[in-house]
Amino acid sequence: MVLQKRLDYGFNGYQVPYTPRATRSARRRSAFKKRGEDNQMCAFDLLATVAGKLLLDKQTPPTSSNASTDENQSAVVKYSEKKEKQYENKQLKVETSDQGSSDRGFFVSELVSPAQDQKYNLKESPCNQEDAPLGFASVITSSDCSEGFSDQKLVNGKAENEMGILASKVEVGPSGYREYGDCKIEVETKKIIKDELHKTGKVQFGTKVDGCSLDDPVVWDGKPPALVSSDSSPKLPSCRDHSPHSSFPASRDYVNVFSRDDDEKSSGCTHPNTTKKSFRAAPRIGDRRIRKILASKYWKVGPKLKDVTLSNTDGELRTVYRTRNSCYKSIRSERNYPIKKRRLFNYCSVSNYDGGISGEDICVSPKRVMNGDVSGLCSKMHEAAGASSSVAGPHTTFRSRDSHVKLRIKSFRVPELFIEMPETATVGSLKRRVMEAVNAILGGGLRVGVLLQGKKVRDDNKTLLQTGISHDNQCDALGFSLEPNTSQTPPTLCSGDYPFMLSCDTPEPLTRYTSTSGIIQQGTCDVAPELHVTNISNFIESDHDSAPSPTDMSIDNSTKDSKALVTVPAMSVEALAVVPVHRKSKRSEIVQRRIRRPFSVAEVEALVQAVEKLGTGRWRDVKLRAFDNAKHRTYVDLKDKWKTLVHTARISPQQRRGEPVPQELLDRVLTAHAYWSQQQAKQQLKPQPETCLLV
DNA sequence: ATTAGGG
DNA sequence: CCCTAAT
Repeated sequence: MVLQKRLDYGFNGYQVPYTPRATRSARRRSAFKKRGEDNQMCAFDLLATVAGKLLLDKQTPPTSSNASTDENQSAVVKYSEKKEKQYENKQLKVETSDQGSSDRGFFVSELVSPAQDQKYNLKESPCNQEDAPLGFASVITSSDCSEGFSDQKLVNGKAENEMGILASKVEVGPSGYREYGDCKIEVETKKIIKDELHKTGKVQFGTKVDGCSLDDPVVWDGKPPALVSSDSSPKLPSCRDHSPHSSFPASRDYVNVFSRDDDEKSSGCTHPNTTKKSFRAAPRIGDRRIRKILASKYWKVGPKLKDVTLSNTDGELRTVYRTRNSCYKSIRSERNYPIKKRRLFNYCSVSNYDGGISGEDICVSPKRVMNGDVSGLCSKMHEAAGASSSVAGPHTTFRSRDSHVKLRIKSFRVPELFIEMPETATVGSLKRRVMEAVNAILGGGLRVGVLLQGKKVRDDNKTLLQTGISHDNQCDALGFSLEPNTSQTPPTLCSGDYPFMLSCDTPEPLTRYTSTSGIIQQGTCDVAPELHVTNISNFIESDHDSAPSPTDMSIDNSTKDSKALVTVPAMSVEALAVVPVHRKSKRSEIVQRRIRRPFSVAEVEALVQAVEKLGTGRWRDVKLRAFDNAKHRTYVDLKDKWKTLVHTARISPQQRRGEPVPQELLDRVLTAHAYWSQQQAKQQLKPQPETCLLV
């Protein structure tokens, strides 16, 4: 009996006492609190749900619709051609900047490719959306914009944006529409950012020349991020040959599995001040994480939507961000959320549940962007200078018969990113980099700003009617912007604002980087509010009431706005990934789950060998002995792996998953496990009689 | 910091 | 791989 039990519980027979612990659910709850803050995802979600181009649809037929003027188009094209030359640079750059707008951060992209827009309008929106203002705005803004939009290109009159654009259609249904009673959310976790690595060394995001096809649903290139981004941290030890053959001498003596360590901890390129505890690695999305992220996203987005958009105008237009719960339902049914996670959802969302008291619903239904819709995404120009730019698109407003305003946000545009990567970087790594940057930005906590005629509408209590949003003549004047969530923002349950920070990810061997590294170094920092994702650390310190934790990267607050830029000497050549850093606020820490890194057969072999020699229960020694160079393998990992190995060895081969472990190894696992279990059993039994004797 | 174990 | 309890 005893022995059996011990065997069941593994290698350490002596682990007997049971200690009271928190209930599982309690643990989960706490875990959720911690992880729920998965900023990056949240950001992404934000995009998926809210972000978008805002379109105000008219219910009545369009009174007038004008195709964009050819002049504007040609002008745009010219301009873009000009701009294109700036990309001769061999380094790949994607830049984030807010162009010195008064409103930092994120702007709604309204600039729509005329042609496509037209199409779109004909098809879906009664209101023509491409009118003079659009083209005009694009041209103007671009020329005004001193910098940062260089990554935009217009071809054939169509906007081509090299910047990633996350597009989603958001429909805000008129309240009172019964058919919207149930909030329906169809969210597609797709990668909308499509990037292409051009021969010229240019990075192109989002679109093809012609179609602006964003329909690439691929999120990752299929390879496990970790594997792809095998790292080359500067201080990487010399690369030895670690083929199984050479690594595991028949003698089974000391074996040290070398493993490239691309883990966060090893990154030598992080800011000096950072410690491994201050933040985790660049966002990597693992199977499980996605779920979590998704989980965290909705309760985060919801509140924001509610707060920023239409809520509390007046009784009539009151937004009922109803049915967060029902939203969850549909989401989770889609995602197959574990039950536990669902509970967590509710846990976090309760506070904002309105129950539909007002009897009005708003339907937010992000949809996958199809080709036809993409036009909206391919914003042609960079919305120039800030606030006004965010208004860009031609919007149509209308008053429905029941005095409701129907809004449709077609897409939001992601601010520019600046990413520098070596030519030798893989496309996959580039994709990840961009994804990380986008996620980080969005995860930083956003709020929505409303602009009317280029002016920010600050009074949240004004009704749409009072503001003029509901008037027909305002169709082209309404804009939305995504802004950093500052402390002034009304507190929402889950909204967060985290400064951004950079961590490094080293997808390519270091040697390759050296030559091309460091194009951008110090000096760029205090110039413009740009987020350079390179070797420069950058912060957006948006919350003044909470000081950054000591471990956070330095924050330069000198800058006029709340956004500060800090340069850090390049420590590694690779571009840095943007990673939101958690503030030390009530929201505890946001810890990111480590990437899953399946053990290779070689590692298993090394582990088995070490355990054979050392026994179970000495994981630190095992680690030192066989995995000393594998920084990402902690002794806990090794212990866990052994646990699973034992389990694997016991189950039928058909039940095993993942890379098959040679049966021979599994046999050794069982043998070693049995042996050491027995040893420990003996050790436990021995003292027993002794004490008895003594007593 | 380690170890054991549950999730 | 995470988290926690207990050393």
